[in-house]
Amino acid sequence: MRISEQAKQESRSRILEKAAELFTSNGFDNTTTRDIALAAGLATGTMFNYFPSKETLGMTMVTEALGHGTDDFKSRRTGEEDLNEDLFLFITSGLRRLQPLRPFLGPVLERSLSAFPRKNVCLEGEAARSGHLEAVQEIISRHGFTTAPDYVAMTIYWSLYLGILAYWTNDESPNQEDSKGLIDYSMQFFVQVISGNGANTGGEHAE
Amino acid sequence: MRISEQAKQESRSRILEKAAELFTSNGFDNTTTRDIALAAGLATGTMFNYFPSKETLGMTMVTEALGHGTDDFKSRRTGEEDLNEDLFLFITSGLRRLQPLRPFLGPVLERSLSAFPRKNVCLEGEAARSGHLEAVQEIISRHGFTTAPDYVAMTIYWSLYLGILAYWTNDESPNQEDSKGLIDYSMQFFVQVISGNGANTGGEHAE
DNA sequence: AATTTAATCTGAGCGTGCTCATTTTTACTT
DNA sequence: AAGTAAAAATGAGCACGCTCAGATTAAATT
Repeated sequence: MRISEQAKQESRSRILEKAAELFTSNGFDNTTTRDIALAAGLATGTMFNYFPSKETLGMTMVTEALGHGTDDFKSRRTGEEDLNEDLFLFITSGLRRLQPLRPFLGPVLERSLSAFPRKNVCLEGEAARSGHLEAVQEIISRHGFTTAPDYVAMTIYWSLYLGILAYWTNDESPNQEDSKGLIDYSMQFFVQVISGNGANTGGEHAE
Repeated sequence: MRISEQAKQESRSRILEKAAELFTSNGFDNTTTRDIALAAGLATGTMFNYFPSKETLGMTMVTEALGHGTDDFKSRRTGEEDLNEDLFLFITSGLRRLQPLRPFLGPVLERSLSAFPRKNVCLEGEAARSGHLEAVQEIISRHGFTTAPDYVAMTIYWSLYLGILAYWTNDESPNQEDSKGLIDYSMQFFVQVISGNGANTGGEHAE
């Protein structure tokens, strides 16, 4: 049993490893599950014993990367950050770990993180979303917000975060500077939303 | 030639009609292109002479509905609205026309409007996005904004709009009141973004 | 060791969206 | 009317993600 258990783990990580290589060189959509299984030395069907779908395979890599990002965030923060800075640091810590996956991230995130309702929900995607949102709530509460943000605020946050991910995935600017601007802007205004001073200042330039 | 041309138009609208019926009763993903072709009295391959993909078929309905929504908006606005109200009216006018498509809208919009980069871009989706954003820019300029919003602002707008669409598609509250709250909040937030108040432009988080 | 039971692997096969060589229909020319 | 070329329709077939009945291997039991 010891040996078999080990062999299973090796199969699992070999699948992840080869899949990442193929996704990177050929793209997510152009890599078939048959290709991955072949590269990992398994039959096609066997792969689906380890990962129930190609989408789950991709999201497993994403979830692992984001988990490391959260660890990085916790060790990098000084405790002196204001809320904007804390959220900025949290998001960029995740992106840094997602960097190696960037070439094939689009199709994966689009399918798994989208807020649109779906028939086949990807568990990894749901977990990533709720985990991220809980972390955000926790960060917010550390900054003295006693009442948790309502559904409107968190829906807006998730929309902004998805937009950031989509932009960053495509960002060709040096060192993804454009994305940093977008994150900074998005988070500053999100903080305004949850601070409750966003509801009355429209239309200064009107007419 | 006259008759044939007419027959083609009839085939086209019969496809759209039957597809909408099937999508509504069985869902988008559970309706096959073979089902649609059969219902329209055509061979499978023939359908693809009219619509190059199932996704395009769905987006054609969306685009048409949103076009009518824009017409409604133009005839409903009084000219007295402030920017928030104008944007709110624009969005809700579109949603009202999308209402009949709501049961099968999720998979269509997710694939076609997402900001994530894709291999096979759906032309209808691109047109819908750029058309919508141009309309928003036009509305903004009517309210005295001389310089067009930059990429950050419009990226944020599109993120918020997608979030609204996703939420609304799922909204079970009576008369979709929850969605209206989200739209109102989101647009107030967006107006703040383009008004440039409250946000110190970023860079201080650079590392 | 032999036998039984459970876990794991396998690849032929299914249902998709979509393609394309072929057939059929249409519109024009003589 | 007959002939011709272009346009439209056809459905067998492809590649894909994924399934599942049966084969293979490992573990537990006697």
